[in-house]
Amino acid sequence: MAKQTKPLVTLRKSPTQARAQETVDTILEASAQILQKDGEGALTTNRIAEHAGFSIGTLYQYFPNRDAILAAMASREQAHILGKLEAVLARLDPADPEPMVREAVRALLGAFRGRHGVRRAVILSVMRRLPDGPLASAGVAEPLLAALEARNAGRVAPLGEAGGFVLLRAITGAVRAAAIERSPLLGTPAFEDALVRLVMGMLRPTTGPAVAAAQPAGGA
Amino acid sequence: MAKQTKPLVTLRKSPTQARAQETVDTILEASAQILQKDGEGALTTNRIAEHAGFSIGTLYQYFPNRDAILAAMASREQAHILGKLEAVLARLDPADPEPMVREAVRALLGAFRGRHGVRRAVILSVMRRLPDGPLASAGVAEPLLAALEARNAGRVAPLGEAGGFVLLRAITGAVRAAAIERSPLLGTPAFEDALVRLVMGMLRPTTGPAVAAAQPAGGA
DNA sequence: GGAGAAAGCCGAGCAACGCTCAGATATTGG
DNA sequence: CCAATATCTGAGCGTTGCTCGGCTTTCTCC
Repeated sequence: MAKQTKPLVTLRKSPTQARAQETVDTILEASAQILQKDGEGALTTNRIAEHAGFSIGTLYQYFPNRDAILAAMASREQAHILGKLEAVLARLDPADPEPMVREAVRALLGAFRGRHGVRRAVILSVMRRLPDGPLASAGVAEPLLAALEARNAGRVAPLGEAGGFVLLRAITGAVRAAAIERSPLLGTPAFEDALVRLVMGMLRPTTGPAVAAAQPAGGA
Repeated sequence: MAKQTKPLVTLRKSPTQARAQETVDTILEASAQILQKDGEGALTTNRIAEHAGFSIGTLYQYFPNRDAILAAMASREQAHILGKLEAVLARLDPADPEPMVREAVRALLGAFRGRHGVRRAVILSVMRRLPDGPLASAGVAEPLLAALEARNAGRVAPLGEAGGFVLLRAITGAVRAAAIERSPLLGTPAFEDALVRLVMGMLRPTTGPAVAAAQPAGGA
């Protein structure tokens, strides 16, 4: 019964030679092209393999199942977004909330340009597998919120667990909805303004019943 | 080649006899039970038919494909939610925003109780088919927002197209996320408060560049 | 009540899918 | 050149979504 090093689980090999890494990239790119051109219904494993120029067996050497391909695409996209967000946030002062929020929103939106047909499917695939997606973005957003709160005590009302959850899901919900619905608003400044307003509105301290006499002039 | 009244499209029949209506209900209920017990992966058409006690052919007399079953469940759920929302909103005064918002939020949340395993799959199925889901809720929410704005000029900042879009998707995004992630927050008062705060914060008029000077830093 | 029409139900079986596995082919190091 | 390792191949298995010809139940009207 002496088990070998890779006996039962049949783990998918990770590409060691450069050639193999290229194969993986080719498969992911072929998937993206099929998604962009013919939608998720056309994304069959045989079609991916054919379009990538490999046999179906090759595909299954790197991906354990069809969903793993979408998961890999999602993972790459998320890493890209998180990188952008972190870069932007590192060089901004949390003591001045609005520009920081605006830059974060802008970075988030920047990652949603182009390849809409692909993103739609990728977003939906992320939502199918619970523990990834939302929590991954929480990894950047929660420290950000904490920093904002800590450095703005008094000017910013603490959110608490529920507030943070809602704020984070609200933003991603709005942006994802725009992407999934292919809304023409996605690229517009008005959309960015609205997102900033959403965040700032929730951060601003609540002043009891109403703010009646604040400023008659709104945003126009 | 004289065509009959129903020649090519093979539309699925709608149940005319009471027996058929029961069949449809039984199929939907069987689907819900399978979803709740074993998740979406187990929801195969043959299994649904078997669990409902009908043959697979019967199922396909009323539903053109597997997705239509989920769509029907979604449609029922949405109609239920919209009904509750309309009932609540009809008897409240738009000139007093916060209670109105709170009641709307509470009605929305009330519809998300129980049967979480079912709701998860139903929500995801709605998001797969663009033109329904989001726009259906817009049908209630947009009049509501318009009424709020019209009766509160000055106290409430106009949202505009982008603002309305973002606010609506933000709320549904937050609630759906809680459902999809099976967050324990879903039933709590803190969650309701956070949602109200999200909406009220966005309705409150923005005071130009920064809020810093609006309140002379009450505490801390 | 009975006969014909209409509505509803059945389930073997087909095309297409995701995926496996035994072996062919390429690459590397000596 | 050869052996060892990494990579690739594709026929084919089990399952799925779904169709279609025919059977059973219910309605309708005399």
